[in-house]
Amino acid sequence: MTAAPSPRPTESELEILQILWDKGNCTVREVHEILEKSKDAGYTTTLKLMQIMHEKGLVARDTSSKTHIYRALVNQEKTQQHLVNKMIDNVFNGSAARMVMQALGNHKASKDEIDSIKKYLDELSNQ
Amino acid sequence: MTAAPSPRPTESELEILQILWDKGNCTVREVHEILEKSKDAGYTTTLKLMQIMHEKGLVARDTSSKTHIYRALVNQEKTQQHLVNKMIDNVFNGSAARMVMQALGNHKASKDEIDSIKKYLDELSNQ
DNA sequence: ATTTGATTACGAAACAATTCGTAGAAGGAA
DNA sequence: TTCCTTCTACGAATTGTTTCGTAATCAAAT
Repeated sequence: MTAAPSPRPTESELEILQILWDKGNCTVREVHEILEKSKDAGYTTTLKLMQIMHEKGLVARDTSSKTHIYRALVNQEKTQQHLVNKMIDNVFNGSAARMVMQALGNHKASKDEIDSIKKYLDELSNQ
Repeated sequence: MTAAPSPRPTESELEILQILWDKGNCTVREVHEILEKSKDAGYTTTLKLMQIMHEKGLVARDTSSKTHIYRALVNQEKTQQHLVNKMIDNVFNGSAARMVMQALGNHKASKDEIDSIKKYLDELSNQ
């Protein structure tokens, strides 16, 4: 039994994972074209990153044809969980509540979102 | 007019900022002794980090006596805000609500905390 | 005055993340 | 086949972060 890959992607790796989580299977070029919209980097940079991610076990790839196809190997929710917990410890001294309030207090969340969070909290309380 | 220091502390710098935010004024030794409890690094490492933070404008220091006294220059809430927003974008595709639910869904928050969040959300909605 | 202990300053090593140039392989078009 | 484009592989440069050894300075104690 091999250990599960520990979800510690770097920032650049995270950008790529976002795309893979969203799209499923992707070629390097597909990922790169999306990345280019928000970022300014060369194609071989994206390629190299994805190759490193493969070495680390963050992604799998199908090399049966010339153009390789990549997909995420790490779980989106687990990765998010891990990063959020780290931030709660690192930045908010372990207080999830303080982080939540900070996150919501800055008009990032719409009224609809706030309502859905309230509903969610009610369900949490009733358990 | 000089630009405000942009709040982009590294992880190690954040550990030190936490202490400074909590304690106010500190010597390197004080910071180091607290750091040692959770981390394993030499005194000169802590010193060097704090010197770099000074160069970056993250902290101020009083050098009038031999033992320098440091204090945080960046604002705690602004820094938290900045990091949380970055995480929302980077990790949760811009959805604050998804991050909040992820943060609360994993037993990090106690019942009391959840209640206080609900109260907070009610205030937000009533504006 | 000398020693001792604590402090800062400095530089360099070790490591990690990011970027990209270049070369070579593969495949399709002419 | 030859040419052109696209792709992967590889290695190296660059930059940023973390770590710590060593030397110099200072002050207090002897």
